[in-house]
Amino acid sequence: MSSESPGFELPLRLLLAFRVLIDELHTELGRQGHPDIRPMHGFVMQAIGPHGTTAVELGRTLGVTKQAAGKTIETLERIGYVQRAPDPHDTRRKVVRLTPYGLDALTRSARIFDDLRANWAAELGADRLQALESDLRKMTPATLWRLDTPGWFGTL
Amino acid sequence: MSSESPGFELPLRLLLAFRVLIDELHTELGRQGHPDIRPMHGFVMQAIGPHGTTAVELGRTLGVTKQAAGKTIETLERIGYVQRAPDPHDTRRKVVRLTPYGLDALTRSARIFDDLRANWAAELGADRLQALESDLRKMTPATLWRLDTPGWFGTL
DNA sequence: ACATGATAGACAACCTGGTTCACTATCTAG
DNA sequence: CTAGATAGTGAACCAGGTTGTCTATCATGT
Repeated sequence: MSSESPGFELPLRLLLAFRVLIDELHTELGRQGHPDIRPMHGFVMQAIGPHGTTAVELGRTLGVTKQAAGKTIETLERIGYVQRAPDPHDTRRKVVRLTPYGLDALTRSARIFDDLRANWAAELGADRLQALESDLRKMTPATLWRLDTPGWFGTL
Repeated sequence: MSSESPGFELPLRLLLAFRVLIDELHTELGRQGHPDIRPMHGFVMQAIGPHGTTAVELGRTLGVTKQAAGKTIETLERIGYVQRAPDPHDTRRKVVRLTPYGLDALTRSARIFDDLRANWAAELGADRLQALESDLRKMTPATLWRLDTPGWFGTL
């Protein structure tokens, strides 16, 4: 069975490929004025989105507890990527929004990811890359967002 | 640019695919008498290998400090997957070796990974899967082991 | 109008896996 | 046989996650 490649190579390559992309992203982000951002942060900011969220909502979309989401928001606030403001319609809620600096990081990330994808397309051929993406889509849940991801490798 | 798919989908799918495989592995491992093993553990045991290592060596191959490696070894020892024995040739060293239980986990993991890969082959077609693996190999470092991985997502 | 229940946020205590700094014991070379 | 490198360990700390508890504020049903 699998004389070609031992089964454990596949997951390892997937992880490695992810790492490579994320590392390149953050190297480039560092060059573009965002040296302190960490992988999770981009992740979380992506999940916050342009409209803003709350800790509870963010926790839900990220698949972590509201407390964990709250902590992450705190650090993100501390380094200037998000801001919290009370919701006038519901004084319990505090709406978390990206600051211009955070938005900048996000748009740069999007740009860089597009560039990285273009590099892959150049290296592999556009057709092969599309096949790869299509195959991955077939083997992964549609959700894309609810991946319970930040820190899952550590805790599970 | 990338009207097809936003650049950030690729890394996300890679991570998700990794997660799917690892989750399936551990569900199955749980069924086969290894309910307490966690993703890192299989990882680390794979890195320990059949000959055994030491904390320092393990740290090097894993890309973490010797102290971190030492802690992981401790937990692995506590749950019965590895054992430490003094090295007669160098009394400073303590050689870490897999126990039969640990070895069992490792061989079962290999088997399960092969099965999972076979599922992918059945789903995608053997040729597509080989293309995918080959493409990933092309885009990732050859090393395969020195991926600095356990916990990198949390800390970086 | 108001009591009851659900929800948002925050705090505390704890766990894991990682880090740095510091220290001891042992090996290895000059 | 001393000086320097190396193996292991311990302590203090950090990030991110968890559970459990508490308060404040909605939202609803009688």
